[in-house]
Amino acid sequence: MDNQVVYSVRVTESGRGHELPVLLVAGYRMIIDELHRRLAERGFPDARPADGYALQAISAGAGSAVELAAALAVSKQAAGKTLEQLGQRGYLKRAIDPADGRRRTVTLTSRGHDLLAASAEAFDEIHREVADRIGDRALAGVERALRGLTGDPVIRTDTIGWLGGGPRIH
Amino acid sequence: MDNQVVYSVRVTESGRGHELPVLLVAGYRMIIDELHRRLAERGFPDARPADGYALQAISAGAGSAVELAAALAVSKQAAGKTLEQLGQRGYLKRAIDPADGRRRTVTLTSRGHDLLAASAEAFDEIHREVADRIGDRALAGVERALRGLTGDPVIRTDTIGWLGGGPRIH
DNA sequence: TGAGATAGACAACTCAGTTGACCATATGGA
DNA sequence: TCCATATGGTCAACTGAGTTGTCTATCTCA
Repeated sequence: MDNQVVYSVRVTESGRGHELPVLLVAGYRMIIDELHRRLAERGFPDARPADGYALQAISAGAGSAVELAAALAVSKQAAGKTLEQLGQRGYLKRAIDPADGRRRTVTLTSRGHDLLAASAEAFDEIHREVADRIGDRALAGVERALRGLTGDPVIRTDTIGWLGGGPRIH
Repeated sequence: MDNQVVYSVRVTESGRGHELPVLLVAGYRMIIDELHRRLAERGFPDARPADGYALQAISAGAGSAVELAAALAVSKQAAGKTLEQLGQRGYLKRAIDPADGRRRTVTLTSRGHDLLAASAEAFDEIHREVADRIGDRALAGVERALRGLTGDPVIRTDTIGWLGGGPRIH
């Protein structure tokens, strides 16, 4: 009980409220940096965070520039540029929709699928290592608390537009 | 004990590793969005996340373009542009250093101090509300876990360079 | 006192987004 | 059936925030 009071005083301490967002973003940054370190090792040195969000959205059903734009919350022109880019780099293919001459349908290539699979694998490894480091229960507590704060752990692909895409590879 | 095994299975579940970074960034986003909603209400509708990081660095001792560049991990040219901007918007003043003719010393105006104070206040309010929502102990647990992951809760102002600066006001 | 280091600014570029204008194709109601 | 309108996509021009390269002015120290 005493403990609880101590906690209470600590978390509401004046002038420390700015630390929580810093901790959150530092954790995010650590994980994404580590992800891309591993993707580079596994044959995807050109992958950037924004690529993963776009491929994920496509894999989840975004089948055209307009649909991708909606999924990523960017303009259709920006989505078109992203598709052009990812196409040139071999992650997806575009073809004219036989049922609608305006549309260019998007499908992942096998390299596109491979990148998604490698990402999923690396994310799981990192997650496991985080659990080893801070403890399974602590990690489960973090995830539960953040879900309580931000709602369902749905992948919000539109976040990438807000974030800016992470580190750039020049 | 059984409980612990259940947690362990859950947190290492295959294919769910991507959720942790999504939760972290969603939490960050929520807090920063809320911060700027409140700052806008309190007379700082033009404030952007990058402004706060820069003013914080200046307040913490960065007294020139070169020093700000080091604090934010950007080029001195970029830091110079930021200072120019913040100066035009009334948050800081620059003067030639009497002791070194090359230097232009930077000091916060009272409006600059006011923005920092309003930010600190809003951060503390939001922190208190998060604690009310998910519980003091859960929040303390989140912060402890993230500190264990990312090190000391020092303000890493250089993060803003990596992040891209958050939402833009057009 | 002169060589090199340092602070700052200007110019030109990049990257990833934006808006606006436009074309080609679909679609649905008179 | 045809035409008005909606939709998917692209091109062009712009923006914002960073980058590198170059330059000047000033400082410091051997």
